[in-house]
Amino acid sequence: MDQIKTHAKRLRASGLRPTKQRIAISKALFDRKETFHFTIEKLKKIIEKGSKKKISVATLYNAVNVFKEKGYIKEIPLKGNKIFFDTNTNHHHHFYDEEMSHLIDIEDKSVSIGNLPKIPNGKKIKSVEVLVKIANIN
Amino acid sequence: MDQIKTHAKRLRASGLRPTKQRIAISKALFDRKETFHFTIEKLKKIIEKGSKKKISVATLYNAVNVFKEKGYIKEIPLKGNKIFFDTNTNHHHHFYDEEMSHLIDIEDKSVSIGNLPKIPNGKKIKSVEVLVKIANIN
DNA sequence: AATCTACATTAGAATGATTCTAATATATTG
DNA sequence: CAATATATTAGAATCATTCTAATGTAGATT
Repeated sequence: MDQIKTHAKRLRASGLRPTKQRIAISKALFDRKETFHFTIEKLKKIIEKGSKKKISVATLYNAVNVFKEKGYIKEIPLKGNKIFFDTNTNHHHHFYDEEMSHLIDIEDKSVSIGNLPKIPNGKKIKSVEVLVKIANIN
Repeated sequence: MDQIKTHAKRLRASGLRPTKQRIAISKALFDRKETFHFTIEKLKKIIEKGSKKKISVATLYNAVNVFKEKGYIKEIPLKGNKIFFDTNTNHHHHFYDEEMSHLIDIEDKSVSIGNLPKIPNGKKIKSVEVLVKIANIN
């Protein structure tokens, strides 16, 4: 219940009203030991299981997008029809098991990239993302 | 017109019938000096401009997907609503200008990656992809 | 605490890329 | 040229995401 205050505080600090839905989403996303990866669909299931009440997908999209804007979460650059989000906002990379649609974090310090070519004129680097696709042996 | 024979030959060698549409798509994709990046929408415009005839999107999706299966082209792992393809099938990486939806190849040898962490048990690496997002320097 | 108002939530419609359907056309084989 | 397996097609279906506009609610103002 202290957590709820913390979530409300952060929302207010971002200029967002701490509504029931946003608190519920914050709890689902951040009241856990480990960061995690999710889609809107998965988040909906978690929330609805937790509270026994329905939540609109529009609300989930709104909340998740504003949480992303405010830097609470990050979108994971992954091709595919569904958007994946990550509550780990540190710079890091991913293993991706396509068969399982399962992501595993790779700490930034575990990867070193060298020898990037010259950046095109007038452009600057925004991010460098490494995706290591994995599959079952065999 | 020698090119057409070459395209037909490759199609046959892959067990695909060299239809008018597949030849037209092959010409649009491969009869050029440089490899390039495309979406279905872009390819449709190129083909229809070239021949003055309409081509069904279903045909384009069918052909492009089978071309991908046969290894003539690769899909570019890029999040977003549209799928990008690349006629450069060598292992390489990309600069991506999100504002412009524009891709630039980075040769594989221009990037070196070190210190990848242990791969999860029972899994093997399928690919390592580096995406460098760039933006205008204001 | 009642009122006000800006911001949030909602169900369902709209959108847009991709895939599916099943009817028609075409390439290949004999 | 006939037979048949494979391709093409228009348009419908699907699916994730966004939009719409009506209703609800938080926080400020009295």
